[in-house]
Amino acid sequence: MKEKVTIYDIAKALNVTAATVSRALNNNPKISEATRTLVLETAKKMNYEQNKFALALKSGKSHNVGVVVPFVNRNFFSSIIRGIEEELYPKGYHVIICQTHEDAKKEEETIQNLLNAQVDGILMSVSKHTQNLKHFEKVLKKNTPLVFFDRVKPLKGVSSVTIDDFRGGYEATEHLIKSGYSKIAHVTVDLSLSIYERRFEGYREALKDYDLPYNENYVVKAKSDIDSGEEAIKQLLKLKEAPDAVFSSSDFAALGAIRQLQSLGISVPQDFGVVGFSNEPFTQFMELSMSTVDQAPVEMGKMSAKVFLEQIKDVKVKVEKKVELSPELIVRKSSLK
Amino acid sequence: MKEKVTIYDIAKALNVTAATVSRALNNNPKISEATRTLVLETAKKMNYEQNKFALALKSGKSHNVGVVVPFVNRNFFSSIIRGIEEELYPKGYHVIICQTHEDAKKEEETIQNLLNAQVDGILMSVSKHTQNLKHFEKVLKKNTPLVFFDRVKPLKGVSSVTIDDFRGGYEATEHLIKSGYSKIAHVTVDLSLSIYERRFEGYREALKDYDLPYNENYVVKAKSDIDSGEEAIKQLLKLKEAPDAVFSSSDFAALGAIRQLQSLGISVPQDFGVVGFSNEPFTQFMELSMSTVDQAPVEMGKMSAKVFLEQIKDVKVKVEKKVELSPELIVRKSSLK
DNA sequence: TTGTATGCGTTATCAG
DNA sequence: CTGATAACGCATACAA
Repeated sequence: MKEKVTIYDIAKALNVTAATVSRALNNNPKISEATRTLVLETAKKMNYEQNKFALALKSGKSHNVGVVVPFVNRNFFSSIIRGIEEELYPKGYHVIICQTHEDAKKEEETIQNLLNAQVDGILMSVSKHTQNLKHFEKVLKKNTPLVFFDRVKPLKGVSSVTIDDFRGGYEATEHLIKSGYSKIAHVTVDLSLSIYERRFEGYREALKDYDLPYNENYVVKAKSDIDSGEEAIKQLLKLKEAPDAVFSSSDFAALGAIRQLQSLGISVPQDFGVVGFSNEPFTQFMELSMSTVDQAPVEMGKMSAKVFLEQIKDVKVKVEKKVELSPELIVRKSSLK
Repeated sequence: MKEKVTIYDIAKALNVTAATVSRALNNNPKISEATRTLVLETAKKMNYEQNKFALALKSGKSHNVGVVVPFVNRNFFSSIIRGIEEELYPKGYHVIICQTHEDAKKEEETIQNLLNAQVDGILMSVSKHTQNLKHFEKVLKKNTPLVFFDRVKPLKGVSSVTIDDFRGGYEATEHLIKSGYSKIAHVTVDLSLSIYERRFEGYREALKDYDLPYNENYVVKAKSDIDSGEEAIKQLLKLKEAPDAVFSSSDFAALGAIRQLQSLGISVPQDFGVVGFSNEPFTQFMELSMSTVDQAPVEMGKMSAKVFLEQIKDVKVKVEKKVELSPELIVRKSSLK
């Protein structure tokens, strides 16, 4: 049994040259139907498999795309990856996964690495701490398609896929207002990331549209975890005029808020409404299920992949496509009096 | 600016041959320290990057490993992937992700694809519906290291990393017994997968060791989802002598069970104890937090990667390593009277 | 220590 | 329509 069968082997078997075999295999028009079928048959018979490296070496295309996220085992990101994979796999692309651990240094290193591995494109969500954008310029200089999803940096020539975070924030807040809450606070995460900034803006706009006063003290910065949400709610309840609802840019912080409220005997949703953001799986599994905003991550992944595929079609034409998907407010128990 | 700088470019700049440059870059001993440093310097200066494809074509090694799982956006699997990635990335390997959607056909296709892409190894958890094992033999015949994690098939020459599911089942059941429950049922998932089979065996062994009768009617087959868990508990409660506790091989089914019990006015854990399996994130976020068995997925991923790395060291020596990690029983509210 | 020559498997160009 | 040959970028056996 041969270790590897190449086009030479099959050429030899057929008394033709490797070039002919290659042509037959690639549906090159300059070949007779007879030899084509003959080649195809014997190729199958001999278990021929194309060597991707030779092809890649020749063409410069690897048919690999790099996907860079902070962590793969976060539902939001793994769902995006799922979407990307499902879209790209049928087109013959493989998805190479890298994690940054929210570390800007590691992000740079990873990008360099992916470039080095000659991926055909990079799809990514930037790390929370990324300030310097030099490594992205390297990508662009190399003409490697770059697509940002969700966490975006402003960069010429880079396409992006996001959800309308403004609308998400607006609708979440509006929903609380319509549910009868009137003193609505906001727990934000990291305003240096535009996603959180825009959710905050949506919150303010909704207040304005419904003639509710905007109160600076009602806006608290937290981290995206339970403890931080507990802290935030404590701080809010200390205010002279405490709020009666909160829109949190993070589901985890919202969970912390609910727990803290309940432990203080404040009942949700009767006395206090809560809406989170992200539609993390746990939000629907809680007994007091949590209202939240769904970001359609699988869809976002698929769309990112599609944008990449478009971009790769005409490498000459530099498209800078900005796709904005719609968020979906999901009303559950935590915000219905 | 040059598009791509090769060892030829840097050779020309230094008036040496490409071979010399190659040697310098690869720390080949047969070269003078002087030229080596010179080459290294100018290489850096010229922004030289090794072409992986040329290397791969020459060596036959891609420095890519394929990871195949049913779905990437399931916490258990994405956590394993995280572990694999963290272990392999520093060694210069990239992780290529593929999903089977629990489809045996797609699994075969994926394996073939990965083989075709000449990955240096395949790490995977088999699909629920995989019966035919021919595609794995192809992998072995090609001498590509194959490592199974969690969901394993019996196959000569294949290493595997699992947790001690027997012990997990045993300890979960034992814990229920010690908590004062005596009529303990079991919700299983798919006994054709050895992981579920072994959890079931652990359950029976625990009953035996504590002199509790084994009752066939107490064992119900369900799917790994909430609805199915609800159905299972309904069935169990119809029995003449209904159980007072259940060990479920699935967290999701366990959640369904708890919901059903609560909606029937049976209070958990006072009247009925529940232990799940997997330590899905939601189990700790529920108000009535759920006892479960942690499978240490990140650790499992890391271990799988390590086994692969060992295997790749001596490709001549065919090791068949079976690593079994310890599960950890996590006691929460749902099983403490 | 360095240079020369060759092969890895394909595809593309140019003749025939 | 098909054959011969070069080229992709690198590593290595062999020669010097």
